[in-house]
Amino acid sequence: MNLKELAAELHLSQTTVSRALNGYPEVSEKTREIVLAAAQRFGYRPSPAARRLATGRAHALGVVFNAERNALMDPLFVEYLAGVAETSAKQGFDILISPSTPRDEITTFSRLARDGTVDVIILTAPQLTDPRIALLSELKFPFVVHGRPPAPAGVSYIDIDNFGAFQQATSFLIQLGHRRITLINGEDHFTFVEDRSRGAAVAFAAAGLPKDMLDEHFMPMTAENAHRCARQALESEARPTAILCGSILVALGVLRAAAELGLDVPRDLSIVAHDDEMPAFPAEQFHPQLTTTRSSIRAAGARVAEMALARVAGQKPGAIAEVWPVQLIVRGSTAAAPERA
Amino acid sequence: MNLKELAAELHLSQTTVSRALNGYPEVSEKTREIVLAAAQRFGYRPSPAARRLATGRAHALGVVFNAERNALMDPLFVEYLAGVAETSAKQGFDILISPSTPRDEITTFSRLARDGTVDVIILTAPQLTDPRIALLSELKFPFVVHGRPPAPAGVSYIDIDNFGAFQQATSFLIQLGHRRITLINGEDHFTFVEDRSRGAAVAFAAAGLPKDMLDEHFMPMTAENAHRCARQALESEARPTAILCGSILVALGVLRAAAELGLDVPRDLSIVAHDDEMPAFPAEQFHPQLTTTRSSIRAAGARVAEMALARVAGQKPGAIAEVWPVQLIVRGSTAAAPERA
DNA sequence: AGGAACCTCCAAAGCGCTTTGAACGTCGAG
DNA sequence: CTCGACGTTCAAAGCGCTTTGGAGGTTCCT
Repeated sequence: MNLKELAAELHLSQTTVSRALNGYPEVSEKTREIVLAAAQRFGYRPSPAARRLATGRAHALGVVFNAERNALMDPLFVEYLAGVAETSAKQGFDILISPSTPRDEITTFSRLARDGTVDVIILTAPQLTDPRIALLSELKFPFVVHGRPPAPAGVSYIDIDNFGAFQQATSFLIQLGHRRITLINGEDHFTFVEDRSRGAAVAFAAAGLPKDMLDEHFMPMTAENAHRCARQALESEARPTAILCGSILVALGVLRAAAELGLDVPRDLSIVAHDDEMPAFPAEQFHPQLTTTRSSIRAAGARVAEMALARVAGQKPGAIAEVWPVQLIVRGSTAAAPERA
Repeated sequence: MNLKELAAELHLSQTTVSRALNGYPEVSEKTREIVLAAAQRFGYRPSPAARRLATGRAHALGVVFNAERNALMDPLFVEYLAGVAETSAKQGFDILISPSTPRDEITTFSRLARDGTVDVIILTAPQLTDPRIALLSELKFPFVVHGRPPAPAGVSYIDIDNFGAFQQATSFLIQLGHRRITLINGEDHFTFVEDRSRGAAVAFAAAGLPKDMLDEHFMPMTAENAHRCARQALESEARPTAILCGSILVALGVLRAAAELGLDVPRDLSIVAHDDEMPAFPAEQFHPQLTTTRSSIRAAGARVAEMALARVAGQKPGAIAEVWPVQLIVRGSTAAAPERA
């Protein structure tokens, strides 16, 4: 059943019926009720395609996701998506997933922006120089960002306090007596990686420790990379007594390296990992249970979707800039530094 | 630039331009080339919304995903999605994600089917009695299934050989001398869970072993559940010498249980897990490296998307029914059964 | 030469909705 | 009693594309 038929059924014009349905004021309460009741009764549902064509709005939000193997984002992404879905579903917005490789990301974005298949784009994992943000800004296409944009002015975004998290975690380790600390961080072009790096550095500075006691490594955060990196560090002369991990996956690799070398966690080696709350891999299910800096990626997804919808509704870009606190949760993978050999 | 303008520019009618662009035969090669060149030059892109309205086809495929916490599907889902995205992107199809909880799944499906926002739906994790399949069949809405449908007749699907995988894995353990084996399986309303169960049972029967030596448990496949279940089994009188795991996540929980109880893997306990190839959690990154039955969920995603597109193109439902072989990969988590105490 | 049988191309009618501009009472003010 | 204002409703014009039913122009056979 379409609008025309419904209108005919009611002996009203399409105009009136459409207005009644969409809550416009130019229609009397009485007719509105009649129309609503009839729509309900006939199970009328407006055609999204027609509405889209007529209004130019897609009623959908776009999420671009990296279709290449990206072990870091992968398990996080679903949880994040679940958050996005949660709120967008409430508003009846569809979610359009656009696969893209880093190489043709820009093409994907401009296609999305021009095609009108989505009303707003959600950007994730901003980089220090991010062509995507530049592009969308220039096209004046609505978007919001999950993560700290390199130039936050005029950009709506939400981020977790990566700086604070790693400052806190590092300070905690220092207080436990750890001096040689290895930080296995992500790739250094991401803003969150830089923030974490700064957090750790500031903690060292605050403790009056020389900067070079912090042994920092940048790499894609896979278990495999982490394993390799951890082995190398743990077999070196100046063996670290603690390792800071950028994610639970990294911790997995580190744990394996420690086990292989016969090191006991936390006696010989302390581990702190950042935990985005992947339900599939809860930090407390590891052995030993992991001390973490915790934040909910799902909640972030939900919030960023809210922002996206607000943006569609006309909210100014840059209206929202939230940084969520991160909690340090001490579990069994950390202990006082071993006596110096 | 829209079709009308492009046509005007070329001094041709919209009809001809449209046909040239869409490869219809009623247009001479010469004009087609001219049109194509001009479209290219002006960067013309047809409006998806208009095309959708005119043709009634959305050029999109729908994937319903469980927005509730579902630790099993979560990390798999992205990898699966990546596969779907891979092939659908090639054909210019959009992917629409519809969140849904198990409770309102049916509503979600009928909405998708009626709205015309997608041309075909991909169904995952079919159950022994699956109302979704019934619904879509009745509505005559195109769909394809990932996993074995309860009633495969007239349904296009692709599945991995869950039966064979677990039969093989179980036989392998039996050959290693294991007699008391625990199988930590998924929830028993899924068809793949039943298949795996049958596989293990058949292996026992083939070896002439009594059925009750197989200690089988059904549960959502989370690390936590697995941990609880494994502890209980390992602390019991008739302690198993081997555990079959439905997923890598399950293995994680089992490993933890073993570590807590001071059991060495594989000396005291052998572990075989099914591995869907989550790049985030490679089986060889565990300690010890896991013996697995391996299949690529990403490849399956790619294939099921292909099927979906073929279905849109008019292929009959039921035209495809593939069951992919699963490979047993022996690594370090399995060994000969310990001497009987 | 006349007509059938193409080959190309076109005008116009949708697809189902929103939205503009106007018409039609009805009512209170002058 | 007339006029302007207001509250309701409507007809019709898009939105940008596809597609039906022809209309011209060629070619080919008889």
